[in-house]
Amino acid sequence: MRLQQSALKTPTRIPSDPLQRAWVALGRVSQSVQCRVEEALKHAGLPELSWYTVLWELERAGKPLRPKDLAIPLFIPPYQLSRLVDRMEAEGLVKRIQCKEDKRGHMLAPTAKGFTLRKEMWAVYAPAMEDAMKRIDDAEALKLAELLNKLGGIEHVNCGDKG
Amino acid sequence: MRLQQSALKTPTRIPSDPLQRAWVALGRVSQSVQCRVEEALKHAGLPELSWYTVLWELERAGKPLRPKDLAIPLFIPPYQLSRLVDRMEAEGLVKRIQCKEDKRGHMLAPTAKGFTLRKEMWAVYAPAMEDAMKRIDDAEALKLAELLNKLGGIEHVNCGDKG
DNA sequence: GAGGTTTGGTTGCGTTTGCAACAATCCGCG
DNA sequence: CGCGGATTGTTGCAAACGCAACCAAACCTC
Repeated sequence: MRLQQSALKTPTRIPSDPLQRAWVALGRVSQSVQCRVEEALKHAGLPELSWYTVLWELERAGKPLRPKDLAIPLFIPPYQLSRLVDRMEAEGLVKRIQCKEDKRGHMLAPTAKGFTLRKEMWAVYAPAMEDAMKRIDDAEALKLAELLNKLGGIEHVNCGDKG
Repeated sequence: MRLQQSALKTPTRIPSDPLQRAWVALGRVSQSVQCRVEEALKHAGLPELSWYTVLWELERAGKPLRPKDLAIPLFIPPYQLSRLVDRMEAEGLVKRIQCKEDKRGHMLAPTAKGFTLRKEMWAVYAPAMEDAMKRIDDAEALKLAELLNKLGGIEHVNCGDKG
């Protein structure tokens, strides 16, 4: 009796070539593009993107947020946020506010200085982003976003003023 | 005389909404997908992806490589590669070979153990990649890869056996 | 309302990163 | 040849990360 081919030669399931291509491109391109923007910020003497994102999320929410409500959308583990906030608080960019309803935690709110810094960063971030992405046009960007969101199952958020 | 509008109201150039969407999606999705694969490797008690990539590039090249020839395609700074190789060498996965032509540097080659490990990793990596990417089909993956490559201007490489 | 579990958040500690300085070699040019 | 500059790769040190342990308050159950 013949052995079934499928049962024999599948020691590991191998992603199709298109999937592999997409995977590789995703890793490389996102890294490359991200780096370019980080570089622009650093070159301007500004903090890294994660600081921006914290400030932006707080500003966008329009009200103080619990750390956990930031950690989820930022996709970073709580201990990382905790220390990020330590640093930002030390620079006077955000403040931890005693939380009445739940005495374990606290609320995070941007300070005036934090607000200002976010704007300064956006002034560098926005053009850098545009520059890093200039090789595709709007229609392509839309299609790209659509495919990525399908891949990741994540909904839309924007990232700065007048978006 | 009237001032030109364009000269007046462009304190910062703002990326179009499609561009912003693509940017955000790129960051979030790549991180999410990457994490899932790293997690699978860690869960299997295997080293992180960068180790795989070093081993794979060496194996793919089919001959010993100079560190700089690895650092470029891996898109990591030389000092990072230097330490990565330190660790991998300490585990007996690669070896540094004295280089005749250029006594500053050396060649990197995988050991038998390194070769074996790469295969073990691929057995976990491949299904994890497939799983992380399963929400899009081949046609979409191809389109995605195409758009990403246009965005980043990077050519195709695959990432494992029988690709 | 006492005791166990879950949740929210921080921290100690070892590892990894990033930068800038460094060493060693190679290359080009007078 | 001999010297100045470029290339290749490493390293000391400070900052950041990742894990697991931890604390404290909240919640849940009896």
